[in-house]
Amino acid sequence: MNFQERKKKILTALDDVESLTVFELAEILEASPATIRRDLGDIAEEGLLIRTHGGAMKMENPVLTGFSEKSGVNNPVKEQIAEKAASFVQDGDIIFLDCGSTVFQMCRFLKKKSIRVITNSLPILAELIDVPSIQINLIGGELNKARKAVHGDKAVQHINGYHAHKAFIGVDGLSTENGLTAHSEHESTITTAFIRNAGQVMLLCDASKIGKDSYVKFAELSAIHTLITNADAAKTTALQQSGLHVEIAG
Amino acid sequence: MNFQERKKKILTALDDVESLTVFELAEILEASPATIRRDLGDIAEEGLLIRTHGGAMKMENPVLTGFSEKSGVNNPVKEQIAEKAASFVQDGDIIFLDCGSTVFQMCRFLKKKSIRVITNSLPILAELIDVPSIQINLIGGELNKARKAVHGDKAVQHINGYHAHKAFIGVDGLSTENGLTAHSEHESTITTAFIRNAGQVMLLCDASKIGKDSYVKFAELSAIHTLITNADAAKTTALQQSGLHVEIAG
DNA sequence: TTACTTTTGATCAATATTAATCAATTTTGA
DNA sequence: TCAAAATTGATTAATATTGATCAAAAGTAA
Repeated sequence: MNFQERKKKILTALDDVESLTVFELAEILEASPATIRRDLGDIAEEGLLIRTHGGAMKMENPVLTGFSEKSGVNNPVKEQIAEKAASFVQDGDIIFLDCGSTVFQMCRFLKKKSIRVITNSLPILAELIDVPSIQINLIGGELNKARKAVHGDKAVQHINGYHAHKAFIGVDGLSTENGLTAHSEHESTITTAFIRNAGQVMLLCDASKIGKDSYVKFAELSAIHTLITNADAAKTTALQQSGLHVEIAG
Repeated sequence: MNFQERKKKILTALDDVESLTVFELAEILEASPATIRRDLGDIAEEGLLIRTHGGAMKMENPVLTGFSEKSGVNNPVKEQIAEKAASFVQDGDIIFLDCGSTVFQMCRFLKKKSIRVITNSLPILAELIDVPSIQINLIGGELNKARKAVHGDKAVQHINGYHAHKAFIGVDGLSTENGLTAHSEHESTITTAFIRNAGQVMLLCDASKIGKDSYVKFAELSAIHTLITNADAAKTTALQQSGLHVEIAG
């Protein structure tokens, strides 16, 4: 049995019971306590259960309190980009936050600011709801449970009702030929709405996506004011020659 | 039993009572007073209870990290009303769910239905997001962190964009003279919007609120189609004579 | 205030749990 | 196919938890 299978079984087992010991789980999964401990550590890091001394406890609301986005928490590149992006946010700003994992990483660098955040991302909502200095405006519409974000026409209408100083967005691909591209149309319509209604558009994009193209072409390069990336000069010169302002993180 | 479990039990115990002594807790948790003291010290440090000489006191506004709508979970009356209310929901229904604690209790009785839920309540969102048969439409707008719900003009506009088969709402006061009354205007505008856009309006209201009036008068009795309550005939006859259909829970 | 009782915090020993390490095995990728 | 990487389980040293004990501190009543 592999980690994913065990993870599923552990979480299922915790649906029924309040808590389980390492040894109980070892017996249920027919694995050694050492493996269970490693698993529990990993799953707890994802925020889907609470690690206790000797076992694990069920998480009351795993969906909103713990997230797959945390998977990127130990990605130093995304973290650097996020920190650089957050440095452009000033007290008093009204900002749009998109629902990508790099944008999500900005949260921890925003907690000391006095700002208003407009977002369609539930992880961001959960992360910032406890910060008194941040006002949250939640974008309404159909909930996409897999992405833990709100999408659809209604959401676009909602965004159109606001103007923000800055929008922080992500993409799946970025190139001089095709501009901004995304995997899914649902997300690209939201991102397009953010672009349309923001004074400044900041694109957070790690080196791996530069020069790559994805499925939906949704915006020109000129729509972006600043690209924040970890890519080196070699990769960004072409973009800069197209008039894009590039900020290197790290 | 480990610290996490004891912590949960201690806080749950303090939901019901104003304060508890170290020895009472030691007996409840089957742990030594020394352990309880250590626990209380740690929990107090987190700001979730107030340490007293000899025990601990409930904290009025604990900084809840999750969205669990604890109040009312062990309230059998609210549970009965919620179960009765949920029995009116059929597969295929589109329903509005208000952000009160009794309405929240409906969630556990809705999990087996195939429905679409439109709500402004984050606890309801958190509770239902994992249910595959339930589509969620989140109402957008300004987030009220204290109430863990979305309010404001934008939210009302959002609701006006939809029509639901049924709306399940709560009130703070209900009387033949003043109709429906609420503590705050923010909530009453949302409730009014639900009433306006629903085919049937179901009001969930325990006996304690019947005959009482609150601050904001926001709807006539005639706006309600069905009152679901635990009140006995003596209290409801006047309402029934005003043409209200009453369902008794329990 | 003073004498008395209760509660607390510190320390300690017993026990349980964990993290780190390593060898064996399986999986992955060339 | 083979070599490299990842996963697993066993071992062991390090760490955490617990309850008991007791002196110090806090509360109580005269």
